[in-house]
Amino acid sequence: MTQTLIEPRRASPEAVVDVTRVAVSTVIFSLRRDPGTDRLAVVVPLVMRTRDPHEGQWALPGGWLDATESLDAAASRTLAETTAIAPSYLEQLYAFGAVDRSPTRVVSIVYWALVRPDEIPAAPVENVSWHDVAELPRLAFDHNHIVEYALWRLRNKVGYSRIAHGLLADEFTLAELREVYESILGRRLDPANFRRQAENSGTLIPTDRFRTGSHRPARFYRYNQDVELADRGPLASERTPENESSTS
Amino acid sequence: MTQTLIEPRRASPEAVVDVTRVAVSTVIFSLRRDPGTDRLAVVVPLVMRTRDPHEGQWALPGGWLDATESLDAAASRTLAETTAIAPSYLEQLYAFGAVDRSPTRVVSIVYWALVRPDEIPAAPVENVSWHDVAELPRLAFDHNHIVEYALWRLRNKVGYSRIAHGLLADEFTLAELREVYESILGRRLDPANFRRQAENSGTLIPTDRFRTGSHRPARFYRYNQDVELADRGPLASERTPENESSTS
DNA sequence: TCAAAAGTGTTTTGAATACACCCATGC
DNA sequence: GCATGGGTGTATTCAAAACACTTTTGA
Repeated sequence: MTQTLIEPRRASPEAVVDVTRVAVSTVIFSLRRDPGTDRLAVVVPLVMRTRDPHEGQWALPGGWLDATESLDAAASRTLAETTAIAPSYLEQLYAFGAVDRSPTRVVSIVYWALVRPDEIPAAPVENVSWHDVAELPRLAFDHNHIVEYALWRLRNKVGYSRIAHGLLADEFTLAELREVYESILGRRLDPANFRRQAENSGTLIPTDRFRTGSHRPARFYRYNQDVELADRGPLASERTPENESSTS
Repeated sequence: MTQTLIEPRRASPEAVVDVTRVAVSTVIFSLRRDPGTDRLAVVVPLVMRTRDPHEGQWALPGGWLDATESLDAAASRTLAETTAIAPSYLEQLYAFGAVDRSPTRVVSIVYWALVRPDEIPAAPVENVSWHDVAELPRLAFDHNHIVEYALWRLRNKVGYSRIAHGLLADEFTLAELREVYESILGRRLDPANFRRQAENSGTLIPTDRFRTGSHRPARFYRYNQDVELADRGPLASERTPENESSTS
C-alpha cells in the first residue's frame, strides 16, 4: 500500500517544464524502547524509494496531492497508506518549495504526526522501517532537513502543550509520562516536580487502577478529553472528521 | 504593479480539471495611528480584485508561484510588487488547501510580514488600501479566515520574541515600544514592569538621544542587531538574500 | 507651580527548581 | 528487613505583577 512519489498523469509532456506539482509528506513520530539500553527512543517510519529520483534511499512517507482532496485529507491518506493506523495528533508543519529540492519542481506540504506505540501494527509493512531520529541515514531530497525541523517543533511544543499524550496509551503512570518527556527533550526531569506540574495542569484524571511491579504500585491516569492536545488557534475549526483521532 | 490572481498559461485546456495551482499570498502587518482616537491600530494592505472570482472584493496581495522561484522568493516578489517596500520580517504562515476555497483548485502558501510604518510609501498604490484588522470587510476567498489566523500567530509570537521591533523605526522610546505591544495585544501594560522586562531582555541598546516633548524627555533605544527577531529553529538557515530585510 | 510622562523602588505572588524525606510493595 | 521506585513536604530562587513614589521637562 505504500505510495511513493511517481509521476502523475499529465495532459501533455510540454507542460512539464512549467508545472509545479504539490506533494504531501508526513513526519510520523512514535516511541520505541531500545532493547539494549532500555531507553525510549523517538522513531519515525521511512519508506525505501524504489525508483528515481533517489532510488534506494530512505524517504518520508508521502504522495501527490489529489485534485479532489484537502491537504489535511491527503496527509491522512498518506499516513494510513503507509502505516495503516490513524495518528493521535496531526498538524501541518511547513511548506517546502526550494527550486532545486527535486529534479522536477515539487512543493511539499509537510505534516507531522504522533502515533501511540501500541497502535503500530506488529506486522511490518513492505519497504517501511522505523528509524531512531538520533541515528538517521542520509535521506532522499531535503528530508533530513525536514525531520530536523519537525523535531525542533516537537521539542518546542512539548514544553507548552500536552502533545506528549499523543504518544501514550489511554492509561499511563506519571513515570511513563515523564519518560516520554525525557526522551523527547533529551534530559532527565525531577520526578517530584514533574508530578506537581502534571497534577496542576488540569488535564489528568486519576483512575483507581495501579501498575503493579516489583515495587510500590503506581497510579494509572487518563487524559481529560475536554482539553485539546494543543492550541491551534483559529485553525482548530478547520479540522475535518478524517483527521479526528481515536482520542475522541 | 499590483498582481492579482489571473489564470496562468497552461499547456492545454483539458488539463484544467486535473491541475492544482500554487499561489502565494502575504498578510502584511503594519501600524497606523487613528487620527480620531489617537490610538495605534494594526493594519493590513488589501488589493481590490478586478476580475472574477470575487471581482470587486478586497483580497490579500498575492500571485502565482513561478516555476523558477522559491516560495520565499515568491512571497518577497509579491510583497514588493504590492507595496514597493521590503518587510522587516517575513515568515511562512500556513498552506491553505481546502478543495472549495476557490472555484478552481488552488493551494495557497501564505506568508505574514511586518513593515515599519515609516517605510510605507506615502503615495498610494492603485487598487491597494490599508485596513484596520479590527474592522475588515468581507474578503475574497477564505482570506478573512487567513487574516484571523495570522493575527493569532502575531499575538502569540509577540509574547515570546521581539518581533514587535519589526514594526518600529531604528530608534524609539520605551513608551513607543510599549504602545506597539499594547496595540497588538489589545490591553494596557504597566510602564514600569514593561521597562524592566525590556531592559533585561538584552536586546535593547540605549542611545544618548532623547525624544523631547511637552514633558520629561524619553531616552531613545536601538535594537541589538546580533539578536534575531524570532527563533526560527533549523529553518533559519533557509533564509535567502532576497528575504533579508533592511534590519541587517 | 502644575500636569504629565519618564523612570525607580518595594512588596507580593506564583511557578520552577532542588532536594530531603516518607510510603508501599516484591523479594 | 531492604531495595526500589512511588509519592509528599519544604526551602530557595526567579520572574511577573501591582503600585507607591521620585524625577524632569513644557507650559
